[in-house]
Amino acid sequence: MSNIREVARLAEVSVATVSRTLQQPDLVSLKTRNKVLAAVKAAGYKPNLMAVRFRSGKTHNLVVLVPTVANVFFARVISGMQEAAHEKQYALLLGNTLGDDEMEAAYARMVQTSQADGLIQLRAHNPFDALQQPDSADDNPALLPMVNACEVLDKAPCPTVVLDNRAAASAMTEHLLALGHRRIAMIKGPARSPLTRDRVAGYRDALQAAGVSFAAELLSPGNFSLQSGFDAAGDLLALPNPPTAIFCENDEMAIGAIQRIKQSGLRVPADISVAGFDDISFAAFADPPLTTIAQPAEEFGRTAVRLLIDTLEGRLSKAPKVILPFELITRASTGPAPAAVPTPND
Amino acid sequence: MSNIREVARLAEVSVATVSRTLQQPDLVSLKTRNKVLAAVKAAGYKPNLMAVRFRSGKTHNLVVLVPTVANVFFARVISGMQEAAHEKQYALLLGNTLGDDEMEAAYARMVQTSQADGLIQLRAHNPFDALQQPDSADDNPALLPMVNACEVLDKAPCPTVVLDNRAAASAMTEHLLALGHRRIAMIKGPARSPLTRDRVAGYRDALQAAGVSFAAELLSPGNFSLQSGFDAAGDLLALPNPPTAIFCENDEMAIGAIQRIKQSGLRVPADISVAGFDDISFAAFADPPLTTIAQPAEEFGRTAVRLLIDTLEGRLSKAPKVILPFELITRASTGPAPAAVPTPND
DNA sequence: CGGCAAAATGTAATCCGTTACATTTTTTAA
DNA sequence: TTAAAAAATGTAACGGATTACATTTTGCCG
Repeated sequence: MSNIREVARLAEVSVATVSRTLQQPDLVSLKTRNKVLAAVKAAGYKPNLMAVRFRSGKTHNLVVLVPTVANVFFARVISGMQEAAHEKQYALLLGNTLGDDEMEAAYARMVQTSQADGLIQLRAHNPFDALQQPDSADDNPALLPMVNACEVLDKAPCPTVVLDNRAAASAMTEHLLALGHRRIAMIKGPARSPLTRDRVAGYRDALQAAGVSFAAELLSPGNFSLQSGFDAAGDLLALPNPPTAIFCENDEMAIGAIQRIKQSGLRVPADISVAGFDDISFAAFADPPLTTIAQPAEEFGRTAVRLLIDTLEGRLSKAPKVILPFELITRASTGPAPAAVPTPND
Repeated sequence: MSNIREVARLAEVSVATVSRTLQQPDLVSLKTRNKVLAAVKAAGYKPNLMAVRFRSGKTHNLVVLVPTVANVFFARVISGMQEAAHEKQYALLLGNTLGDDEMEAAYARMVQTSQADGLIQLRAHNPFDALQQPDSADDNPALLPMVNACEVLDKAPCPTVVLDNRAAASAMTEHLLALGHRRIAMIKGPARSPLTRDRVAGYRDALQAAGVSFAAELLSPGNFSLQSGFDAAGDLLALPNPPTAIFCENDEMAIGAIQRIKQSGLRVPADISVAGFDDISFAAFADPPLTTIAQPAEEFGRTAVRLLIDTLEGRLSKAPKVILPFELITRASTGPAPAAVPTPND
């Protein structure tokens, strides 16, 4: 591959002139500029970006830490990131971490070794924790080159992008309460997750406001997979006094739950209502179509990338906390509470 | 950030000794080694990988061109890539191209400008086409630093990883024929795609082998989305003589089709059988669970990455064509052909 | 035409780690 | 003990683009 010296030789100018022709053309006379551009073309010259970045110390790469790309919601978030990153001439380095702290630390190290300028974390965990911190002895407590989105740390040392999960869960619970449901179960995510904690809080807010007492046995743990929704629903159906509605913390679990309920010979929503969260594309094509909370997934990605770039390029002094809107989408999977729940027959 | 010279100063040795301590420790005496390692720790030294890579000319980055990450199948493929790449210390740069040639070319340019060493393309299109070719005036017709997987070019100038789509489609069609179906429709992908062409060919192979004549009106175009499956199924149901089975080129379209069929008041599989392709996680949780062709999605990704790294590191002389196995998964969405198809009533 | 400012161009340092080659130190064998 | 071989360490060039600073050329006015 030809380099800048080759071009300089061809154009019979210095390397500085070639560089200027490409970076600040107005500093170069028209005649020289043409000569240089011709040489560039003749040599098929493409600046070696490794060299440029090495010198500038900026890689224009962003690491994305995602628990799993195989999750439809995260896939949409990443789509949005990609869009915003491409627009600003940044590239995304994908880190599929499977929620593993070690793996996250490995990717975070890419920032410290100048393989990437910054990092976006979609999970409530600081991947720099285990690593030696960037010199915090600095004057200001320096924002980490990081943005935390979707599921965020309570005290994130960086900008965050979230949904008001508590309000969203509350809204969905209210929707079910308004339909007459009193025994409303929730299939939640991993207990430690702040996201789950907030959604459970919203659920309890709404119950309390309606004067319905909280029943611990109606809180069933899942892991956001179809199978876990299926299993959790089975547990709930096996209760002595099963729920008339199940609110799942994501659409996958809701679809799994619906499948399980149908296998018990019960109908959705006639016997049991089911609600989801996320509004993934499959939600509208579920049977019955799923009532859910729509999240602006792509917007999460776009916003996170923009905030990160603003941070990196020093346009932020304080870490903003952006809250994105949700929307309750009412479809056919939720309906009026039945007078009494038939006994499952499987 | 401290650099190697700083460490050398602290350890009172030369930079070469520091470098050797980290790269080839056996060339350095134990005493010096310890001194250097202590200095490394004291300085919090992390080699600047940009510098390393600039000098070596290898970025250890791979670009992945994917039509859309929001597709469940591709998401799994990417998961597999990630796994293999991480294992070999490579990073993945994600290029969500939306099937746009311009966008692909933009990402391909990253290889030419030394931002990435190679590229994996999941679509049948050579992204380097529009670009100035790497000097092919070379001695051998030099393999492109690329691997083409999933949907491959007929004459790919690089290693490829594919499924025998023709055989798979044929197998599924045979399955439907064996159930007594004679009017078997296919919801296919975009006409230009080799993948679609092969699957249609397999479908026709099986029909012909069974002595069933091919009917053009039973070939309905889709674009791999849920909605397109829904719409295409609607068109098929509206035919004067609708099919008794629909074979969809992916699971999303199959799920969309099932939904449309149910809305017409018909039952799956009692009135119409539906089959998919890919075996995404939602397939097993569809209602009814979907008969489909399982593809080793993660293995596609892993194999593609390994082949690419082998290519880049010069371990391949010829471009291999790897064919991965498929498996017919029989679930409840396909069943015996009905005596006669009831008229849809919507 | 002299003289000065402005514009254009050139020179060389710089970013940081690696490594060929040179030099010094240690070990080994005679 | 000494020469030669082996091991350890050091010096400096290198990769490619950018850019501060130096130098040359051009343009303009008196």
